[in-house]
This record gives sequence, C-alpha cells and structure tokens, in this order.
Amino acid sequence: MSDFAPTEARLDVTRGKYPAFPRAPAILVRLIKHLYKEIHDEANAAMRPHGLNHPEYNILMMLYGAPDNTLSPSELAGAAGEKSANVTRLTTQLCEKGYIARAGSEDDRRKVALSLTAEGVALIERFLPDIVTLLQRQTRNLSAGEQAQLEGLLKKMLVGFGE
Amino acid sequence: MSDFAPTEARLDVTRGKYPAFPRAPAILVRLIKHLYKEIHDEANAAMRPHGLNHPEYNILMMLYGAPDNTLSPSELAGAAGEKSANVTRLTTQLCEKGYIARAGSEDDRRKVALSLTAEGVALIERFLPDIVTLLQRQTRNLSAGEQAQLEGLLKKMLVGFGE
DNA sequence: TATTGATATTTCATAAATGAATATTATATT
DNA sequence: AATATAATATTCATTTATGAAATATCAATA
Repeated sequence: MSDFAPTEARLDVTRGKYPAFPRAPAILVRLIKHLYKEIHDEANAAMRPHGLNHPEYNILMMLYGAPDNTLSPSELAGAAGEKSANVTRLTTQLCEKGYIARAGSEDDRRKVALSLTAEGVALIERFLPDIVTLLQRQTRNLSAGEQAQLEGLLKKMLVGFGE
Repeated sequence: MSDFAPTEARLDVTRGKYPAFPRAPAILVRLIKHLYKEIHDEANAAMRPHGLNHPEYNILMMLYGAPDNTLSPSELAGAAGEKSANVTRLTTQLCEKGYIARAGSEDDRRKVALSLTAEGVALIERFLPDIVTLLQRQTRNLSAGEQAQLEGLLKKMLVGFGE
C-alpha cells in the first residue's frame, strides 16, 4: 500500500474544479497522513504479540526516555501527542498491567508522577529489538543524508503549527 | 505546540540505555506522528463549524477528486487511508446528512457506488476557502522548493512501507 | 456445473479517543 | 489575607475506530 499516484490524480481533478486548491501543501498533508496511518498500523501489529498497542508503546517509550523514567501526565501528553483524557486512560491501563506506577508529587500536589516499574523496563527491552527492526525497515529507502534532510524539513514545517 | 527539542533529549536518554535504537528513523517517525496529530486536530477544528470532522472531510474530498465524483467503498478506503469498516460508518453518516448517495453497481454486484450529491458538492465548495487558508498556514514556513523537496522525500519513504 | 478461492462490503462487539465539565491545588493580584 | 486566575488531572457521556466474522458476488478450474 504505497502507490501515491492516484492521490496526485485526484488532486489534479480537484484543482480542475477548484483552481485555488494549493497543490504542494495538499500533497504534503496527504503524504503525512498516509505515512502516519502506515506507521500506526505497523506499530500496532508489531506490538500486539507483546500485549500492547501503538499508543501504549509510545507512552512507555516517553517514560523510558525520561532521565528518571518518570513524567507527569501533562508532560506525557505533550511528549506522546495524546490528549490528557487519553493519557489518563492509557496510563491507568498500563498501571493495571504493572508496567508503570502512579504516585503523588510532593512539591506540587496537583501533579502525579508516572514511573516505569522494573517490569515496564523489562518489557521495553524485550520488545525494542522488534521496534529497531521496524524503524529500519520503514526508513530503508532513505540514505542517511536524506533522512537528515527530511528531518530538517519536517521540523521546519512543524514550527508553523499552533502559532 | 511545536517544540521538538524535548523529543530529541528523550531520544538521547533512550540511546544512552539502549544504543542500538536508531536515532534518525526514530526522530522521523516521531515527527510524522506529531505533524499528523496537529493536522488532525486543526482540521477537526476547522471543519466543526461546517458540521464535519476530519475523516468526513477526507471522504468528501476523495470523492470530489474522483472524475465523476464517485468511488466504491474499497477505493475510498485506500484513498482516505481508512479501514473499510470505518468507511462504511463514515459514508452512512454522510448519506444520512445528504452529502453522498449510495447505489449498487451493475457490472459487479458486489460493489457499491458512493457519489457526491449536489448538496455535497455545494458543502465542499463552501468549506474549501477555509481549507485553503489552513493548508497555506500549515506550510508557510517552507518555500516552494522546500515543499517540493519534502514531497520527494516523503514519497520515497512511503514506498518502503508494506513491501 | 460444482467447487474452490478470492474480492467487496457490512455487521457486530469491543476498544480507543474526544470535548466538556469538574475537583483540586498553585500562583498572581489587589 | 482574600480573591481571582491559571494549571493539573480526572470523570463522564459521546463519538470514532478497530478486528474478526458474516454475507454476497465474482472468477477460475477441475
């Protein structure tokens, strides 16, 4: 599932009817959407054998990337790109599975500290080989230089949001 | 919401613990995810005044881009990047709202033809100005050349999926 | 022509995500 | 200090999305 030609053809039809429709931005947005869906689906499939889905994987990885394996729900929401209500649900699930732990924060009693448990870390290190394989497959068509270039352009685009 | 520095910091922590984690691919995937979430949220917000959400918008636009404003559910699923079960639900909703119509196909009676109604076309042309504005804002940090470059790299990456 | 296998779509039960409202604590202002 | 404002998390009702199974049709072939 990676033929983008039909998408371009549809865009041409659209522009025939509505010439103001901006070709390049529309294509970019559609490409990002398609890539994300693929990433999401493949990550879901890769994580299923481990009893997780893509968003849960992400939550765990954000905590794994925190210096002390701990983040607050709002930090986690920003890091994982999830809405806070969803973070509550996801972390509750992960707590029930024993991979993370909840604790109140002392300095700011509004905050909650979400930390990986030893089991959580063990799980992560068990599935990471699969993820490494997946990431490398998903980017195998791009050279190192192209990856760097793409990274720069995506970052630049991202800055334009929410301002 | 567009500061990507914390993401990179987290990736460094991750790589400190698990050096095999590939930096560039991981960053790319996270960037795409963040961009998609922003695109999704902003499109949802932009479409709300028109009584639609982002996936419904997409369905309509895929039909608008079809030569005769008609596609089958499976074509629509591929075009919009939605699962077929979801396409059934979305198109049922849009039918109920009067924007698209369902008809059986004569040559292949398994197929269903989904077509924009006149109302559907009118709706699209009512909201398109908002979308044009949105698309231009979302890509305003990229020059035309950069947009073309980004398009090329994303397409190249997309080819790597599902093979 | 039966039979087998593939394709197209929908149904259904379940899971996942959202927006709005709420409760609680912190911070700023007067 | 009292009050208003902002930030943090959660709850809840609703919407949206998923995977697996079911239904119907077509296409090939034995």
